[in-house]
Amino acid sequence: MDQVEIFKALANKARLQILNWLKEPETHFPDYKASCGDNSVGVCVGHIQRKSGLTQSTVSEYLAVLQRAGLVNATRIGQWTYYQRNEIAIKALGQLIATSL
Amino acid sequence: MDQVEIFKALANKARLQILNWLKEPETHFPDYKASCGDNSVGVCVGHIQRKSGLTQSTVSEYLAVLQRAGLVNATRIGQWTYYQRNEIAIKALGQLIATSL
DNA sequence: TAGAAATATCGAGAAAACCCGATATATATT
DNA sequence: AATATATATCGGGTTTTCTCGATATTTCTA
Repeated sequence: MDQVEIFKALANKARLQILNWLKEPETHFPDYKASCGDNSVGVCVGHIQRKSGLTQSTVSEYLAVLQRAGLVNATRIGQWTYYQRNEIAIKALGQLIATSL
Repeated sequence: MDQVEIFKALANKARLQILNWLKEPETHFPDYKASCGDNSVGVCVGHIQRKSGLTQSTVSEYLAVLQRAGLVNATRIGQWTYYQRNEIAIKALGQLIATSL
């Protein structure tokens, strides 16, 4: 768990936005269950991409950055990759900052 | 309080180090009270600079970055500028991450 | 098996961060 | 007033990040 890597991942408006959207998928991606294989392991890249307005490659890369930092988990199912927040890691980060920063 | 600016400030090994040193000045800067005007508003730039091994200009800039992010407070007294952690802001950040990230 | 759809990776130009040396500014001392 | 000390700012070379378009890979479907 590299602190610098985590903070780098968070040091970007779009990535913070994505992380925030993933808190409430049904709110921010109304049809996220209907349109890419009704599931419960997160939101697929395409939905995030369309909402963000960034290109597909950029969003794919940003999600990879968040994942490498441990802030989200990725699950590939068929042709889709679903991303969801890693709540445990995020909570741990809050703890770490409040106590050991 | 710009989140991105805060995370950018934290996304650097040397700055994290400095923030950590400032948690316990007497431990990390044994003579910080003796050699630059015995005071209680923090540690002067020179001490931080010597311990970090970075150049004076770099450390001055880094401290400014931390200050702009609200993570430290600066107090100029005479020819010295003393820096100390802004514990309130840091605690608030921990809260924010644990709840609203 | 050929084509379509979703995602990942590659290559690159622009912008920002890193970190330095040199110089400027502010304050203290003599 | 001249000099010394502490810090801040400036200019710039180097590295990293940002973000894109193009292409590759994987999986699904006809």
